[in-house]
Amino acid sequence: MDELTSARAGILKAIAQPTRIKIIEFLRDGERCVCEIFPAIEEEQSNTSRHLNMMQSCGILARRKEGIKIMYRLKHPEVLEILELASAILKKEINGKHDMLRAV
Amino acid sequence: MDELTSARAGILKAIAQPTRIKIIEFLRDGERCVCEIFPAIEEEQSNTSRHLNMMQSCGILARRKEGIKIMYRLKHPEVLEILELASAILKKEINGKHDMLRAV
DNA sequence: TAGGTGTATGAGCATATAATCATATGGTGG
DNA sequence: CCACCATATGATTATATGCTCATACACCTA
Repeated sequence: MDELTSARAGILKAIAQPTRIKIIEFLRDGERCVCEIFPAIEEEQSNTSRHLNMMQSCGILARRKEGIKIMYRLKHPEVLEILELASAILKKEINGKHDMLRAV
Repeated sequence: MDELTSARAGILKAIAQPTRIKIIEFLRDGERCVCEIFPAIEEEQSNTSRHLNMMQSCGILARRKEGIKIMYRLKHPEVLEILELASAILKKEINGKHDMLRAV
């Protein structure tokens, strides 16, 4: 069962990085090719490619050839849900700190 | 808005690690002290303490003193939901691979 | 106050990660 | 076939991470 724990950590690790979150958010509205993605998120082509590759081998992105271009898309809507939940936690945390400040 | 992206990555990174996932799962049923946690997850006290500390400063765990002991507990149920979603993705991925194998 | 129990932390090490630059590969149109 | 565009990858560097051992610190109690 420890294998499962590592696998879950792997999925989450594939999401838990700013550049990759930017990619995921950009792919929210659908399939895009690398040449659209890297300018949109303002990262180098090379770096973007690595992150895309990494997410594809982790199974959270799907890849498809379209002539000369490679199209990537989100494979599981759950990934977006995870990001929403992270935002919800963050929001609660920030409100909490805000309340503390107000109480001073 | 980039600040927010890093913050979200931070929350997810605090979850995306096997030892920390084991801790979170153990705390699922409620508050526990360090001396209960580290034997349960079979990690060193020292290492466990670091992970607990890390999750506490990220805001996903709460800490409380109970005499000589320090009690930790989950602060946001969303953390458990995130783990569920990661499992769901994993499940779908494994099924997908299984289908591929069957098709060979 | 001394000793014991529970927790945190400093130092060191091995490994992982992210980014960059340069270059390689692969498909396409002239 | 060649030049070109899109993508991937090798090599390198800087930094982060996770773990361990040893030790410090805090609190309780005899």
